[in-house]
This record gives sequence, C-alpha cells and structure tokens, in this order.
Amino acid sequence: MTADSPPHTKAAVLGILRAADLLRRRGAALLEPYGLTVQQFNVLRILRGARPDGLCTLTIAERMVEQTPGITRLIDRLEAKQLVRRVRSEEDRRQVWCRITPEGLRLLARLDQPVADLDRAVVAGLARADQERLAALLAVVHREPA
Amino acid sequence: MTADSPPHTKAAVLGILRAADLLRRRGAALLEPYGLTVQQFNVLRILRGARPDGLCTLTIAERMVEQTPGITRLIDRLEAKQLVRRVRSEEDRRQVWCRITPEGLRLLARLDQPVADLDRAVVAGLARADQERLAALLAVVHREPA
DNA sequence: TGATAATACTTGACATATCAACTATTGACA
DNA sequence: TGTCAATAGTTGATATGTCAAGTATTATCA
Repeated sequence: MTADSPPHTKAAVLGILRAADLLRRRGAALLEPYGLTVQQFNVLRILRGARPDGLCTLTIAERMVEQTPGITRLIDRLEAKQLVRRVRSEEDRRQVWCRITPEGLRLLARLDQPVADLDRAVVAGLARADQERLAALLAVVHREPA
Repeated sequence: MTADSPPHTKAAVLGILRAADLLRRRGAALLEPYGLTVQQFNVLRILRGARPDGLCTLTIAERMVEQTPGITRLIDRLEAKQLVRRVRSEEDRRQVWCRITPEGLRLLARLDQPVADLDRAVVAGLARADQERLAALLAVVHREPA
C-alpha cells in the first residue's frame, strides 16, 4: 500500500462528506424555525413509524441515521417539548418505552412536505436512474467494511 | 409536489448521510489516539497544502470539507498543541496568518498512511470505475442547488 | 478628510456531543 | 437459590459546536 489513496478514492470519500454536510446544513436550517435538530427530527420519524407501541430507548438509537451515544438526553429534550412520552416497561423494568405524542405527530405532519421538497431539491440534478445508481453505490459503502 | 419524496430519492439521501456517518466515525476513531478531531486534522492538511505562506483564518474556513463556524477556537486548540502558529498580518492587521509547525507536519506524516488505508477500506467494495461514478454523481449533488 | 460601511476575526453564552462511570434489573448457571 | 455477568439506561465531567454580539482595522465615498 502506498502512502496516498488514488484520486478516484479521494474524490469519492470527499464527495460523500461534502454532500452529507450540505444535506445536514440544509436540514438544520429547515428544522431550526420549528425548534428541532436533525437528530430530534429523526427520532420523531422513527417513533411515528413505530406506532402505536413505540420503541425502547436503545432500539431508537440503533435505528438512527447517525450513531448517537447521547440518545437519553436527546429524548429528554423531546420529552421536555411534549413531543415524546416515556414510560418504564413493566415486563422488563430496565427498559423505557418511548412514544410520539399527538403534538409530535402534528409537528411532523407540518414538516413532511418541506422535508420531502428538500430531499428532492438536493438530488434534483440527478435523473431518477442516477439517483438509484447513487443509492446502490452508497449501499455498498455502508455495508460496514471490516 | 406530493408530500413524500420517491423511494429512490429517499434512498440516495439516506445513503449519503449513512455513508458519511460511517466515514466520520471511522476517521474519528483513527485520529483519537493522536489527540485530533476530524476537523482539526482537516485544518492541518489544508495548512500543509498551503506552505510555506500559510493561510488566513477565514480562508481555512472556506476550504474545510464541513462548514465550520467555530474556526477560531478550532485553531486555538491546534495552536495550544503547538501544531499551528498564528501571526497577525502586517499588511492587513485584521487578518491572522496561520501556518503549520514542523511538529504539525510530523504528526501528519505519521497519519498519512493510516488515513489513506481507511479511505481505501471504506470504498473497497467498489471497483475503480464505480468509485469514479460515485464521485461524479456526488459532484452533481454538492454543486449547491438553489 | 471624516463618517459610514464592510471585513476579519474574537468572545461570551449557551446547546449539544462524548466518554467513562454508575444504578437498576434481568439472565445464566453452578 | 445465590452469585456473577450482561443488559438498559442514566448521570457527571468535559470537550466541542453554534449563534449573536463585540472589537479592531480597512475600504468607500460624500
């Protein structure tokens, strides 16, 4: 192995990082007026998809797009805003079940359209087939290499 | 516009975010034993490329892979570790010129190989031509869409 | 030339992230 | 059944990120 990765490797890696930064910044800007961070929004979406039962804390952490060690306090903030409710499980008292509140659902409903528009806008330069190719190539990348 | 983006759009967007998170976590893990964050490492690389003159603070910020409002304190930390030196410009006393120190260069030299190996490992599942395709598709994405 | 605006940071206040203990509870097994 | 390990989450200390406001300096232009 030489001490430098080849140009196409560098370009791919840099491209991933830059594109993600763009997405995150736009997402943060969109959510900021609603008092949500990108991660908080992702938790809410996960919990909307997990109705009506909800999920326990660490399962939410597993499903996050970005690995999130601070999941407890992240959900603390959502609970403080009344967007999530937590109840300690009776079957296994170590677990805490989290559910999205009606207020959380209403907030998400308001966000669906602008978030979808943002997603579309960011990859608008790519035709559908190219978006599919991109997704397929990235899927290979995050199949956690050894 | 419907209230939901199509599956290929979602897959592309999610793929970007997940792949970037993987890269960032691996990078952070690699750099941690050396006492550097990913962003600090990026500043050092930018300054290595800007020898011998160095760069003023905001120019470094512009060249960062990720947009970084806290550039001043980021460089504060590098200066505290003696990896960067700062001097106020004489031509324009508002500007501060930053240069990498020999110690900073030595640290980078130790990191070049493992970082290159990491980059290669992360996209190892893709043949060269696919890495090029991936880079080309991502380049379209971060051509800052309106 | 003097007032105003623009630039290049810097700083303070605050939010969030990260790591390493720590507690409570459950499972596994001698 | 009692002990030890594993699980699920919480908490404290600390580092880092973010935004808005502040300072110093330079450019613009009446």
